[in-house]
Order: sequence, then C-alpha cells, then structure tokens
Amino acid sequence: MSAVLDTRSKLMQTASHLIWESSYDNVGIVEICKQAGVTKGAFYHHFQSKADLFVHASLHEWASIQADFDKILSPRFTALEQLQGVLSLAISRQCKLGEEVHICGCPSFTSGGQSGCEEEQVRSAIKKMSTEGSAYFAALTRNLQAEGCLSVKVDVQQTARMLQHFMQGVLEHGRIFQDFETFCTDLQAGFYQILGLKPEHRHFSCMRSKVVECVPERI
Amino acid sequence: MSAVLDTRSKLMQTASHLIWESSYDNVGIVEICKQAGVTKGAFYHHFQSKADLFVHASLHEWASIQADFDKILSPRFTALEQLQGVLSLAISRQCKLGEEVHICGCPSFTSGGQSGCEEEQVRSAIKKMSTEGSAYFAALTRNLQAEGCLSVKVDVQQTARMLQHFMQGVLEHGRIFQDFETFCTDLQAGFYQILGLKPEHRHFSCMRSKVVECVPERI
DNA sequence: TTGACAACATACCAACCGGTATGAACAATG
DNA sequence: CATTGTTCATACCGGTTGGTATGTTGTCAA
Repeated sequence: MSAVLDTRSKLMQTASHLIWESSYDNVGIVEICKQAGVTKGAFYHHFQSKADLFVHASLHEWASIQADFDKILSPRFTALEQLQGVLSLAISRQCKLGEEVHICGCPSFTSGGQSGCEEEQVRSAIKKMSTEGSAYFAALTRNLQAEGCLSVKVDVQQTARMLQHFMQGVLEHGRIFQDFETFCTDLQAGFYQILGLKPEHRHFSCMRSKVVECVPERI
Repeated sequence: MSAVLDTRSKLMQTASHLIWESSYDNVGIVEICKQAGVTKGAFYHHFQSKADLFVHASLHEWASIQADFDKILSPRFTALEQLQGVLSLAISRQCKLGEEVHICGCPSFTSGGQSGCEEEQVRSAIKKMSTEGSAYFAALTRNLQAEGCLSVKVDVQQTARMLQHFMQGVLEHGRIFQDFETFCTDLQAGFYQILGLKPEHRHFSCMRSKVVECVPERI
C-alpha cells in the first residue's frame, strides 16, 4: 500500500474513531494528527478542512457499513436470517475496548446531531447516509413481508423509517447509559414490535445467528 | 418578580433556547449573555460555569415538561386520551418560528449527545431526566394495558424504554430533515406499533385531541 | 452616615483551535 | 544534473472562548 493512501486512510480512520467516541467539536485537528502519527502539514495536504475530513471519514465508514448490509441482505439468506443479521450488525459495530463493550452510537447520526452539521456539506452527507440506510431497512421489511413473517400488511417506507429512528434512539441511549444487555434486548424487541413480526418468529436468540459470521468483527 | 430571579431565569431560558436550536459548543457564553441582555459579570455571579448553566437550564426545562406530563397523565383522562396527549406534547414542544415549525429534538438528549456531556454533572443530569421520563412512558403503558387497549400483555418497563428510544430517534431525525408531516405521522405510527395498540384504537386523528388544550403552547 | 453585601459592569487574559506560509526531503522526469 | 511536483514538517497567526480580577452601583441594616 502506498504511503499516500496510508496517510489518508489513517487520518480518516483516526478521525472516525476519535469523533465517534467523543464529538466533532471536542476533538481537535492536532489531536487527530497526533493519534494518526502525522503532522498538520500532512493533514492539510490531504484535506481542505476539518469538515472535509469529517465528511470523507463518515462516508468511508458508511461505505464499510453498506458492504456489511449488502452481505446480510443477500438473497441467500431468509428474511428472518436477514433480520437477525441486521441486529447483529448494529451490535457488532460498537466499539470493543478489550472485554468491555463501548456503545458509541450511530457513526453518522451521532456526530451529525452535533454541531458539525452547520456546514452544508456535512448536512448533505448525513442526509445521504440516512436515505441510503433507510433503503436497507425497507428492503428488509419488504423481504419479511414477502415471506409472510409479518402479522399485518405494512407501509414499507414508513416502517423502514421507524426502524431507523428506533435504532438511532437505542444507540443514542446506549451511548449515555452504556448498558450493553439492555441495549441488545431493547433493540431486538423494538424491531420485532415495530415490524409486527409474527409471534412464532420471535425466538429470542442471543444475537448469534449464522449470519453474524459474514459480518466482520470490528477491531 | 425580583430582578435577581429575572436575570437568572432569563439566562436559563436563553441558554435553553440557543443551545437547543444549535449546540452546546456552538453557543458561547457571550452570545447567551447578549441575547439575555446581561453581561458576563452577571452571568458568573449567578452560575459557576457554562456547564453549570446548562445543567440548571436543562433541569428547568425538564421541570416544565414534567408539569405538562403530569397534566396529561391525570386520571381524569382515559388512557387513549393520555396517549394522544403525550404525542401532542412532543409535537407542541418543538419551536415555532412564525408559521414555520422548527424541529429541535429532545431538549435533554439532543444536547446531551453533544460534547457537553463530558462533565460528570451534565451526564448525571441527563440520566436523571431520562430515568424520570421513562417513568412517564411506563405509566402511560400501564394505563393503556389496564384499560385493555393493548393487543398483548407487554413488559411495561421495556415498552417504556422503547417508546423513549423511538421518540428520541424521531426527534433527532426531524432535527436534521425538518419534515414536520413525516415527523408527526411517524411518531404516532411508531407509538401505536411499539405499544401494540389494538387496531380499533388506531384512528389517525391529526393530533388534535382535547387533551392538547391542557398543554400550554410554546412561544 | 457608614459599613457590608448583593448584583452587576468592564477590562483583561491565557489557552486553544482552525488554518496558512514556508520550506525541506524525495522521487520522477527530461 | 536540473527541474518540477508530491508529500510532508515546522513555525506562526488571528480569532474566539471560557474564565477571572477588579471596580461600581444600589440597597439595607445598624
């Protein structure tokens, strides 16, 4: 790997990580550079501004999440497996500090609600991720519907939005309370409820379906 | 009203308003003072720090919301009226800029997710509001359950948390997209779904139940 | 009248932060 | 070898921010 790409992606990775764990305003450029092992000169050679870095880092992270989604929503899985996969993904995407799990919230929205979103480029990036993310939930809902897993016919778009809102809320709450158990059970129960999943499909597996294996564990 | 209390509450009100519409970091002390019509000297006479002001302002705001909740969850209303009242409250609590409605999110959490929550006092204030807020949703759920409005027996505490998470997510989303119509319909539909409200009670009133009248309109 | 204290107002400061200017090291090219 | 452009390192700057130090005004009790 060329040193250039290395520096660029190192900066994006570090920025994602630090901002995710803290906040956009609370993390300065110098700190990002220090953690990434580069200097300010390198930074401003690769990015126009702090907001620019944030946008690129977020979209980079999002692309990775999208890849996971694509694997999970593959037709080779049943809709129920896909559902479990999506839940597992949300959980596995949280930080793991040694044995302790650290719930950091949704990488895009958590930081988006913060003050960085004054700039227009940041706002549009967030909108993009949100819209695209909603499409995944819509696909999941449609598949569940098609396979007869839902007890009533639902408005796919609205259900997708509601799932997204709910996940966002659970993540945000988890970010503050850091209660991993509650985080997991609430996330699952809420999805079942919002989807109107038929009772017979609500086996409360502890998030360890075989779909998890296709989701890369985070470092 | 004494001038002292006036200055104090003016500062808290202004801080709530400005931070709510923007963010904790993005609003400086000088701007709060300017908008409140006082000087920095007055500020630091009444509050120890910016975080101190934020905590007091948040708890002040929360007390006002609690008062609304208390009115809405009064036994003189049926559980279904209480449900509509809670939904209306969330909606009426958003900012009204002239005719335009500005969705600012949950006063406690939105700002809480921001960087101000590094300080311990802020974190504990948020936890307090969240815990107390959950109790209101629990009471609502219990009442609906008792009056036979829910299709299945639910875990009251978990349902309360899920309602809270969902509302939080809808507010956060609304904050970014500013789509008032979607905000209202999603909020209502999600509550119905999470609660498992019986179909016959899901009349999609446009949020104008008589309970609204007991909720003071925000300025 | 005077002392004391609350309730401010003004001026100031150290720290930080995003961003820039400048130049060095190095590689590729002619 | 000279030139040119990429990739970074260092030093610096203007603006802002949270916070403080000190002075002033008004009030009220003794």
